[in-house]
Amino acid sequence: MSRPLLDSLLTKLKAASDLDSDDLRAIASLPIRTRHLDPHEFIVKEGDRTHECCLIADGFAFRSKATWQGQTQILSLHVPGEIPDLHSLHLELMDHDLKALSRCTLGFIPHAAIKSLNANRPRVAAALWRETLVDASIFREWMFNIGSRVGVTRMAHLLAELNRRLEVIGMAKNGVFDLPITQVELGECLGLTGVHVNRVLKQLRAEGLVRTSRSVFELLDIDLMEERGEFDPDYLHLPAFALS
Amino acid sequence: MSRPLLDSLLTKLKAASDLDSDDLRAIASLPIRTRHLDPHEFIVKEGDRTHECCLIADGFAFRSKATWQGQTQILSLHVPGEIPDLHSLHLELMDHDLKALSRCTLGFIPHAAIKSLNANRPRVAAALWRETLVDASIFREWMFNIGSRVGVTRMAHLLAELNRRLEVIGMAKNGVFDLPITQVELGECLGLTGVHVNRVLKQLRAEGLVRTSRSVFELLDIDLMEERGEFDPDYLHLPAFALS
DNA sequence: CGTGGATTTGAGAGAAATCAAATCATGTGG
DNA sequence: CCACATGATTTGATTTCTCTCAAATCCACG
Repeated sequence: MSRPLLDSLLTKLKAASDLDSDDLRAIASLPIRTRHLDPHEFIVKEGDRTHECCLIADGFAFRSKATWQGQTQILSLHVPGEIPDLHSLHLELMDHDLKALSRCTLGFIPHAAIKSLNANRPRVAAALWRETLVDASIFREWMFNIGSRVGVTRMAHLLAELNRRLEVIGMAKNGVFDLPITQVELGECLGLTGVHVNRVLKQLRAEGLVRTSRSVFELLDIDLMEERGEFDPDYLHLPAFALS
Repeated sequence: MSRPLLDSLLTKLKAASDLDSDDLRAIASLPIRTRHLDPHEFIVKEGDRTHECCLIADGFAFRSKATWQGQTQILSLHVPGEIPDLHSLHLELMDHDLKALSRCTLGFIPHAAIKSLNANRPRVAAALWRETLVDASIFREWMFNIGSRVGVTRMAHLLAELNRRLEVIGMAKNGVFDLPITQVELGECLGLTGVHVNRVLKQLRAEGLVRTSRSVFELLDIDLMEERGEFDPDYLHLPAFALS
């Protein structure tokens, strides 16, 4: 009766919000349909009206929008334990795309099930609401990052953020994490071109802050990298125990 | 027993979510403390832990962050009927500043009152949750705007958005609205310098799209301005009747 | 009528984009 | 196991967009 699909979500919710064992049990018994996706497969498209939310059990996903000329902006990166389209519960229309970044395993949960859970268990509703608020906080920080920092700093900030977020779920250790993302995609996160991302990474490498090989990133001095990116983890709203 | 302070909020919630008259009555009887603020007065500071939310009854407010070097990014502009710090209900720590843009009238509502309302009335909770989701959607669009469009387009997009948002609350008519914001502040919204904002506005004026005088903006051709800014209102998630 | 904030304009510097080509994998099929 | 095709990374040269610095003008207000 264990449901590994939901484990990462349960751990996270329990750490951030106060839920009793009935609440947790109720979440754990939500109906879930599992699906495997290939890199860059669409999960949901802009303009869609969905009737379920997707929980990332394994792998990475991202949200994005494209300009009329086809330039794309990545709005967020999502890691296991997150529900990147939780907002669809209350917003009818998708205002952006959601795609798999890497090969990944997703659990789809019907809106109806979550809604009835919310109606009966205000604490669960509050915990899920909180997740969407953390999301929004990260959007704000990304906007801030893109709007007011130069390329090198921007990249340092992103790497520092990813390191922290992956660390709390055990997917980064000592500044080392594996994220299958191309330089062009990094550019789409940061409002930079792929070419410029390359130069910016070269700069950070030259400063001795990072090593990259294939899809693994190795922050050689986490504190320095965070400093370089003017990174302050407050906006991630991590539970106290997860802070250095 | 009429409470004009809450009218704009009630109108908005009723239009977007389905609430019965008991729900509306319950909201209408929330305890509120009224306060008047001068332009640029702080409402809440980054790092604060608050115990109430603020409803804008009159005037404008904005949220912002500043880099370590003092560059500031405006994250959002808020108009009457909005609750710019509703997120504080579930996120302990403010991760940004909230300030008055113009002289304004605010209603402060204790967290405790909203929380008990949410616990007893799931529909009200959902309606408020939805408000924070629309907020997040606007953050995404701003990030997109800043990250992937050039200055002129970016400005056109912002003007088109403000026109729509003000129109639905009756504060813009035929493309004309009064917003007491400086060019430097517009720049802080868009990730541009004040000087560049001036040039970009000059360009839009030259294209015959806008006239400005003092704090009033006059969009001379709304459709063309929206086109110029690649503006599509979907992300505002306005109720159907508010769409052109 | 003077003062200070906001807007406007100019000139030059800097950051990032664009265009183009070379190099470096990685994975496939012979 | 090598040859080749494909996609990603790297580098160079040039252009474009935006910033910075500076000064002038405009305007509301006391």
